[in-house]
Amino acid sequence: MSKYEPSLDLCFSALGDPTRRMILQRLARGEASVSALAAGHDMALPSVMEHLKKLEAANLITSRKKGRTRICALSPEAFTPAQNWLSAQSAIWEGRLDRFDDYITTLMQEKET
Amino acid sequence: MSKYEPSLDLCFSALGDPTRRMILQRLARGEASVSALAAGHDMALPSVMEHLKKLEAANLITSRKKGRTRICALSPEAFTPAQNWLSAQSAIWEGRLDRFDDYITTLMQEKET
DNA sequence: ATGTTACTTAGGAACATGTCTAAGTATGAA
DNA sequence: TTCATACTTAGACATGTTCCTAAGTAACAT
Repeated sequence: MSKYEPSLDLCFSALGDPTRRMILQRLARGEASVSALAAGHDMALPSVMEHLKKLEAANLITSRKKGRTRICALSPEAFTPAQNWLSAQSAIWEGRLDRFDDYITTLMQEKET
Repeated sequence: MSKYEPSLDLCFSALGDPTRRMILQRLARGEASVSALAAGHDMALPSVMEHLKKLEAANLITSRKKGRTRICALSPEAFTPAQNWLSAQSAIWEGRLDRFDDYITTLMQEKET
């Protein structure tokens, strides 16, 4: 069974902030500079930088310096670990329902005999 | 395009803590009492309660009182909003790649003529 | 060489989070 | 009724988070 993955802490926590989700949404459409990302976020630039730092720490984005501007990009495989964790739990849950169905079936068969 | 959903703040933030993920993992296998959930978490009961409170606030679990014990259960549809958000972003990203492919194709065609 | 642009760093205020201990309250058992 | 169990509430405390302003630094543009 899935053991403790610290990377998921960073990933899910990063996703827990609306500003950061908006940034990711923007980056899903393509690369953008820090100031492009900051535009429309009624927030000081250093605050946006903090969010970018968290997203990068969570491996959700990458960034590179091009001259004096920093270009940010979504990590292609960004969401996979989170999606995998979620579907693993769903799978366990489904399994549980199946076992419940089996149990009911067994009860009904026992009643018939 | 998906607007701001405060429920995702609670959901993803709740998922960002390892103790809470472990609790969810446990509940995916079936209901459990508070003390059953607390067992094996080297943590005082009130601390576990706090985690349960967050999970319930995020609609990831439900709980009911049975005598003096509280039974917690995973919400069946627990992960859907989070999964939907993640796949929506992936979809946008895939779309972007398609458009990039189109762009490259266009460049190559232009070069041929 | 100088000014402007685009970040970056530093430091701090306000509030949220994760944990604890100690002291309840409600139920069940004897 | 009295004791044990299973939470529950209250309060404290250290840390973490999210924002800010002010003061850098590096790369262009002129």
